[in-house]
Amino acid sequence: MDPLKIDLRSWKLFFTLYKLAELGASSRTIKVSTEYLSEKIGASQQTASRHLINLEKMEWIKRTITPEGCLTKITSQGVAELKKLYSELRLIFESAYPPSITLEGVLFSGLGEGAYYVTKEGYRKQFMERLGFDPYPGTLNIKLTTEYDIKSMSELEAYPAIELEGFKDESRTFGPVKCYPAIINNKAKGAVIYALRSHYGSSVLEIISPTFLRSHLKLKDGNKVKVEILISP
Amino acid sequence: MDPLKIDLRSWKLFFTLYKLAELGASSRTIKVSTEYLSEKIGASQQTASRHLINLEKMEWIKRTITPEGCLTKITSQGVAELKKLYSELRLIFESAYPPSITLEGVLFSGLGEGAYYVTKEGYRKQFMERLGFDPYPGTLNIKLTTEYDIKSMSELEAYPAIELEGFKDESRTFGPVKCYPAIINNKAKGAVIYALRSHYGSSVLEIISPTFLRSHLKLKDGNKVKVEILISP
DNA sequence: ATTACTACTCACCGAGTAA
DNA sequence: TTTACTCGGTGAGTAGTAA
Repeated sequence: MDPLKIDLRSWKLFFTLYKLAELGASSRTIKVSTEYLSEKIGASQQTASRHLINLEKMEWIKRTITPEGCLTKITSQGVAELKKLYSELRLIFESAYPPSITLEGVLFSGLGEGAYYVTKEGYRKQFMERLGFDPYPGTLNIKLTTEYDIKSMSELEAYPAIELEGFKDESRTFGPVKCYPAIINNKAKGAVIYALRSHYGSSVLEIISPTFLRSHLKLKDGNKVKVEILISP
Repeated sequence: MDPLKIDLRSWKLFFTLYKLAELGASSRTIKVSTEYLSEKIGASQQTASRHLINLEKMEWIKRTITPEGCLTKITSQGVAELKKLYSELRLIFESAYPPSITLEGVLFSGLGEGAYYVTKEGYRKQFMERLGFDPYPGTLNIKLTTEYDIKSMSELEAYPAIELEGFKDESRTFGPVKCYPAIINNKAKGAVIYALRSHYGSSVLEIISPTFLRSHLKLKDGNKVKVEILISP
């Protein structure tokens, strides 16, 4: 059992952990019999017992068995797991924006202009500071095809972005750029950049990344690419 | 499948609902393929499909199937379910106090004084106003036996209570009283009352209720009684 | 590409019961 | 009373596949 990842398998256990928290076990040591717990989780005494055993194995609870029940307290690790769920829900409900939006489109070759802009020191420095990576000199161009994707992309404008300042060099001015951290094909980290005056219409995603994504993800023109855009909280 | 109660059975489905919310389906209609969702929930495409079908049956989501995936939105009912979990977690984490404390003790016969106090109009009126019920003229006395229960009860003092004012009648003064809503033996609604100057030590719970609990719960002296004390938020 | 059916497997739950 | 074992049935997940 992987103690680090909550998935469908451990999720049932997680429910029991949550119910223990409801009984106060996140802040105090509580006495709970397996029979009593079984009523709280809507299962049998045996299931409650097994859940406690497994929760202990995962180090989500600490337990002392007495003849009157188990003195039980959720460990800091267990509390952290619950807090993770709590913060995620807070993000969902307290923020007006969804935590992420996934778009899909088809890879195509741009005019190579992306590389020119990305390597400009004025932008590059900001990418490193604000996104935490040094972009590969080039961009991935994704053409959105369905109505849904285009509509979603246009909604994106209203969501808070990481904004890079424009600057001047000896020859010309460069405008401000908005970007959103993104995950490409569920694997690679990167960012969607959104030039305020783009030469593409609003149906193209331009993506930068610390690596050369075409080789890293084995992508070719015409491939479908999935982009999960993360909205900042 | 009971759409109103989340227990171990529907909890797995609930996990999928939660993941859909993470993808933004609580505020917008999102396009999600069963394959994509399956990655998010850590299960197979078939499982994702079945979960969507069941979520739809429970009216937690509304869905339109297209050849590119499902246009999916969480219904207000589904959002309400998620919010319930969220508020509960907020209570657990944002309040310094546990939502409830469960104590256990043994029923014994008091001196009948409880009845005298409870029926005093000065208290009775406040019980009705602040607790929402007219107390049966009599109290249930529970003697706490284990160290854990006595310790927990003493901690109770620090938690916020419903406070009833003292008053005077023609012959004497009656002191202020603290009380906590409580559930007795997982069934009956009532309240623990906690006279600031009690003639019992701190190892006795005095309980009032709208009904005659001894007959309602078929209790006799010496029976074990479980009292879940609810801490106000 | 999708969704979702039918099998089949297995993990999980609960009954019985020991300690 | 407790906790938690064994064991047997079944509900839930996956593979294969149709539409």
